Amino acid sequence: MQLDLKGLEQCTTSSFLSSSLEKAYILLHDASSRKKVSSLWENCFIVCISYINEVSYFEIVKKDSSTDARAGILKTPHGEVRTPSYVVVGTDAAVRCVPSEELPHTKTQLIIANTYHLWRTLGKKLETFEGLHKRMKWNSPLMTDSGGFQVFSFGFGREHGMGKMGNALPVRKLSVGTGRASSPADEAALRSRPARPDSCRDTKLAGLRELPPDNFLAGRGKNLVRVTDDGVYFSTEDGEQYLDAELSIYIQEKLGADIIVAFDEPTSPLHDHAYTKESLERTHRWAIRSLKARARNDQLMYGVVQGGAFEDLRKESAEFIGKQPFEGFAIGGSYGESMGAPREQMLSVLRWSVPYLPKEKPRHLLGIGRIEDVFDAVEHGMDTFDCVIPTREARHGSLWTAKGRFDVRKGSFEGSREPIEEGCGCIACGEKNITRGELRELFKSKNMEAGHLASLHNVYFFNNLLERVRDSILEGEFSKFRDRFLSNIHR
RNA sequence: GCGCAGGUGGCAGAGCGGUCAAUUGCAUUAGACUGUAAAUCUAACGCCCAUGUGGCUACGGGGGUUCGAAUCCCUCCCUGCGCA
Repeated sequence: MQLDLKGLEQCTTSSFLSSSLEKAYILLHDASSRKKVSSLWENCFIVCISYINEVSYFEIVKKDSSTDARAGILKTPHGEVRTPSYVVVGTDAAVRCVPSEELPHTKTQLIIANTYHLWRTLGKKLETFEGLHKRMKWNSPLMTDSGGFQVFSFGFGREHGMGKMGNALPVRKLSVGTGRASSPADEAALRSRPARPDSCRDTKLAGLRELPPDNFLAGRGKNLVRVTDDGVYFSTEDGEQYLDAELSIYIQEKLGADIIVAFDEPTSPLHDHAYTKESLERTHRWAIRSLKARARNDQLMYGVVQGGAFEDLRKESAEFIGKQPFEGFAIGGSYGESMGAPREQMLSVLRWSVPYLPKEKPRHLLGIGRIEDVFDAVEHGMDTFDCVIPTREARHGSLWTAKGRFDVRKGSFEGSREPIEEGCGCIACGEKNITRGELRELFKSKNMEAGHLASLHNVYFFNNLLERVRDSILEGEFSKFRDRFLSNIHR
């Protein structure tokens, strides 16, 4: 393959962008020539590749005729993901309660781990980290979230008890969620504080060490996050830890997942328009910075749409983010009922945002994943969605079936000889042939096996559901399948 | 038989003169969980009306002291341990 690298290097970035897309495309897909390219240019190429209309890493196989649902194939260095697909959450580089060798039996295709938590636990070890795939013994597609969600969950979300037991709602008087500021004056003072010491900027993992189990979280309700335009300060037992777009991307590159996410600040439907707009503009600046911070070219980066519960802001955000050279797009700040938003709000968010996202690129819905939500998301053109529900609720005794969810710990299941779900192909139902009565006993005796079996079932259930959704799209029967499935769910 | 220690709500176990319908844990019941502060959390848990700084019955049985007893005294019953 003949390539005029010299010529490329002489042109300016803007002319390069406009005139050399094809060459860039070739370069990116030719390993031997890629090595010849300096890292400076490499960044540039990554920007270029995303402008190319023909997206090579995502193929839409079939579009639904009556909805925006689509079935596709997402290609990553560690294999393909057939979409729509559930993304199983493995925050700390492990799917809780499910050993990695059992994951293949759960139909899991893609796992998402968390930048913030791994940054905190690994600390300086990140410099020589062997990569998530190796660590997790998972040689299939992986994704990392940017840590942006923790900006919300440790900050505003924590302060207002959102998404947790639903106990702090409703919130009437809102602060703007900028950390410990208790008045506008305080807030201004906090924002004007220097972003971070330069030493921290130089050594990206400065100040980090391996941590004992987190105790700094003890106590509830305190906002542990201070957001500045530059980045975010997390209050930890080691003092404040600074995270920003550059560091998040740096960490995500060290972690080495196949898909990474731009650093963002989620807002809540409880935030007012003014703050949501301010935050959204910050998220947009962070998105650009995330793109510029890239040093690897073998990861897909998703930009995140925010905008809270406001139509104009969602559109503004989707339009802005949608134009950026990301390989995929995520919609963030979508909330279920527990986040203080009616269910319809999530639908609105999708309706407002999705039309502005490039059709040919993959779309991810962050943090959403109950049955009805999944159908809604697919119907509105989303390809992947991660959610904690299958694993968390499994550990808490809630089992998902096609007839709805039930709490296996209830007394009514004592001695029950019924399987978790008739005909289910998961290890718990199939190979181990566990009954509801046995599972209840395990939960009651606090046997670790309880969470394990329940997780195996729930993870399988959602992956299997999405497989059936995918098949229904391929067969042109999506709406029919959706209606039939939803009508069988008992409340 | 004597000595010692005990008998408290489904269980375990606090309380040892008023603020005790009684701490706490377990159990039970109900609810929650949506980019994992979570194998977790919240609530109810004597009975009755259910509006309450509401009524009633309760800390082995009976009796007593006291304005007032789960708490002090007497007595009976029961349990455990030790000694005969």
